Amino acid sequence: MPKLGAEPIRRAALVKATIETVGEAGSLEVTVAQIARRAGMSSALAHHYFGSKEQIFLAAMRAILTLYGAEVRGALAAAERGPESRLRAIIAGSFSPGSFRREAISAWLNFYVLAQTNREAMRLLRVYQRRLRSNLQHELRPLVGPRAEAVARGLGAMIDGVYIRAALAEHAPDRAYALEIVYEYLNRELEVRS
Amino acid sequence: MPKLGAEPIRRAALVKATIETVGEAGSLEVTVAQIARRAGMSSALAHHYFGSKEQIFLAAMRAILTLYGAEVRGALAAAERGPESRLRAIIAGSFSPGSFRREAISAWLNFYVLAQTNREAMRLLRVYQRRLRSNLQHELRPLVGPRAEAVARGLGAMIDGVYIRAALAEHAPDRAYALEIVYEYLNRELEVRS
DNA sequence: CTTTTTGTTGATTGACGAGTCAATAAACTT
DNA sequence: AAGTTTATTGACTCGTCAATCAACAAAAAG
Repeated sequence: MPKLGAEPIRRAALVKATIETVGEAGSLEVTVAQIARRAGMSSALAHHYFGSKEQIFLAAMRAILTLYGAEVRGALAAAERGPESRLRAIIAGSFSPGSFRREAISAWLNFYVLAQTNREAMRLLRVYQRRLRSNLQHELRPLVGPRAEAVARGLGAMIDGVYIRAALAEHAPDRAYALEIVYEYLNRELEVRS
Repeated sequence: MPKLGAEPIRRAALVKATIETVGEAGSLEVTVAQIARRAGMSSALAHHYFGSKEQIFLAAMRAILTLYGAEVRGALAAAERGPESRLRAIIAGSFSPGSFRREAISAWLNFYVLAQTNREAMRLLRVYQRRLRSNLQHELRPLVGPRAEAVARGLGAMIDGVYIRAALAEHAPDRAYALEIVYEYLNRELEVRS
């Protein structure tokens, strides 16, 4: 049965299965066997490729953050020029359907928890936070000048807050609703240039 | 050795120890034995009083939410009259030192995760969310009229976001800094009554 | 075609942890 | 004083799960 060049395929399948399994379970307390089964292989093979459960989780987390980064970059590329459009693109990109969906959100929340115990998870999360903040600040400066830093912090916190609430909502995550909340804040901040 | 009337004391000690243990570990993956040891008793006794680990967690969660509610109520009682003062009191109360401290924040985050799997945890969290939102809305209505609902949502999300970020910060939670972020938003919203 | 490399798994190990239980002891009741 | 209730724990059971390993299979290299 061994098809050659299986490694990257298997790894990807495991990462995908990890996000799905963690997302569905709403918890990191899932077994390697569960993940492996969902990915269509034995748990031994999962260990063979990743070495440990911890590494599987970290790979899944990297995938989520990479996807998130790609979506923001994509939205930014498609945005009209001008800081306000770009700003709104960053925010809209943060709620792209790829990232802002049940399993991914739940996985996200769980990886936040993982970061409390795991150095590498913490590092990854901080990279994401720093990048988001610097992106926001860069576009905000021409719009709100010295308040850029404060507003960027506020937007960052709010995005996280909207995510966490989506994880807990009974209904499916609602992109339009999420954007409404964040834009409400942004609109007020931009109004001040009276 | 048995002192009579030990039950409430033991229960309280276990609840306290649970918050501390979960907060320190940054995870729900703590053993009943760890909690019980910290509370100065055997794990068998913890099971005797609570029946299961799940019940211990739920009791701890109730304690956190009760404390939170008490602090908001306290801040509200001490506030000057007038909706804006009361509004600021609710927010400041949300970051009272009792609730806004390392272990409690970390425990809070972990209970969010628990709510994804556990009905009762979910229920408790929703009660808190609804109460907060209704409190905020009530004070907001005279200030921003029809926007009250949207602003209340925004503030709620932001408070959660600030909490989650505090859980991840390297330094100790900074009450003043947290308030600054939330007030920044509130100030803009209140400015609009031009 | 035989040796090496790559892919794959069933079975096993070893640790750990939730929950139970029987036993002990000190209080309260009658 | 005998019986009952409350407090308390050490020892044990039973299940679960991460990680390992030996073995098998197929492709690639020589």
